Amino acid sequence: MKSPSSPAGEAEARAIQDELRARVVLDEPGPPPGTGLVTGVDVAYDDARDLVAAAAVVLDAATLAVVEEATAVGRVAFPYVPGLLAFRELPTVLAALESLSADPGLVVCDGYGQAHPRRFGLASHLGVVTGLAAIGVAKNPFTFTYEQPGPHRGAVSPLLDGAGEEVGRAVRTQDGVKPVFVSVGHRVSLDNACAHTLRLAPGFRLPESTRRADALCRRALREAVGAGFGTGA
DNA sequence: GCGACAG
DNA sequence: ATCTTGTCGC
Repeated sequence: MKSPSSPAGEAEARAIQDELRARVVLDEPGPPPGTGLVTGVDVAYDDARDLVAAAAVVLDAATLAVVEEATAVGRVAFPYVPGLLAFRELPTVLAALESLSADPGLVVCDGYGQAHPRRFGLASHLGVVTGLAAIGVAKNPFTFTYEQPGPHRGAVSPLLDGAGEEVGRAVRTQDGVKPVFVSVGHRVSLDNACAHTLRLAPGFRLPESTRRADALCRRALREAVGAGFGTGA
């Protein structure tokens, strides 16, 4: 039982990240934007009942039509700690992904990949554990800095860490709307990650993959609570 | 030492 | 993440 999926504490979780980080692949371009399948994943919480619901929504990358959906419900296994988000979200997300019959293709995560204090955010962790190509699209820049991209859709600017290294990009997906923060997870180049993000967000700030997964996991959580998942044995 | 900090 | 009314606008 090496590299346990549920670490006992924060120190162990960081040690797991440091160990798994060596397996991240950064020299593959990944699937060409607009081809094959793209899968969005997201989770919703009910802290009072200690429940977490995850959703995986598979889209046709060319048309953005929904190909397949899956959900999973479980118990929260780890608290929210900045930098350790994967340990909170991944167990349930993996359960949802495993119940898909389609090959997920490129996985789009709600959070970061390489833009992470130890270069091993949620998207990199998911990619290494599953072997799938993965990217992270986050709504906030976390501790990283960036210059405002141009005002129009498609404008980008580097997302920089404290040493001035580019760990991702701020990508303007809609005219005059706050950018999203894209970083590589596993087996995808940063250029392709940004291109995928733009294609996935033709009409809204966030990628359709993320929007669909967000709506689905919220619904799954409501239904789980309604069915009494938080109650007795 | 304290605060900030993806979701 | 989540708690939450009305309101502005296409």
